[in-house]
Amino acid sequence: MDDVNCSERHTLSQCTRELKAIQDTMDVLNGKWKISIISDLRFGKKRFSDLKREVVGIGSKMLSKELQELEINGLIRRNVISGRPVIIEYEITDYGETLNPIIDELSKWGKLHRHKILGT
Amino acid sequence: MDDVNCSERHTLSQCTRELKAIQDTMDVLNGKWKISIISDLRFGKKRFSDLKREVVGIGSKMLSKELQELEINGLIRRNVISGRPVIIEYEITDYGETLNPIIDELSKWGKLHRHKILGT
DNA sequence: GGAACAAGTTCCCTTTAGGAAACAAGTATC
DNA sequence: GATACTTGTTTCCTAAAGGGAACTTGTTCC
Repeated sequence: MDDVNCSERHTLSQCTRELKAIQDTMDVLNGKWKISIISDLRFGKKRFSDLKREVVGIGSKMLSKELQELEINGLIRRNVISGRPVIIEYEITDYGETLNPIIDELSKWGKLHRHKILGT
Repeated sequence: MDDVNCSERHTLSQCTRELKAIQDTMDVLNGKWKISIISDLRFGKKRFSDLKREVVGIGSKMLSKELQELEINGLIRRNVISGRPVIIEYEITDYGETLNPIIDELSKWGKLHRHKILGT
């Protein structure tokens, strides 16, 4: 990928396939809280109330909704641990772990950006 | 980062700093079209009409707005090339290039996800 | 002079996202 | 039996995002 141009050395279909892939990822991760939730779950299994405390600012409705969508996409797993006060734990699936490189890069860039804006 | 937990081996402030960095990145990249526009610009300099054609589905208003926001954040540059029919070219800045690792990972994952959903 | 293109801008409207608060079901505790 | 806790769900509402079409300004082409 040197100095190529979308309309020259790449066919348009190659180019749009690239954009489509990126768009697919963004669709899966859409919503204000999904990435925060996944990032938080990378630190370990969490219960609903843990997440609600740690993902600062989220409300029950949004947390519930985002968790459902993440589960549908196979990124997290909802474990019902039957006991006296049935405990529910959320954890990242192996598939969800494949997002790690993205999240690491997002985190890295966020720190870089902060330095650029605040520091010289 | 083995089996640590946000509320145990990491301080809460470490944990939220991580989440904050990620959130900062997402804020800069928010909007339906920003990543598509940057990705398209990675293939070379583009004019307004090029982008409008290649970023399938975007309208003038949104393209204009997203380009402005990207420029404000220093990710792209707007070059006015004075000539008979003044040409305006958009290109990624060096700072914008620092997003490449993120975009590459987003693209990779999108393709992986497509295979997972369609293939076995 | 009329049509066309480039690069937007403006106006108006619809859709979606998101938040607050109340409610619910099951259990446990006092 | 009343209260509280957990894990949500439901309802209602507002703000923000996004889209479409028309308009603009300057230029060139016929």
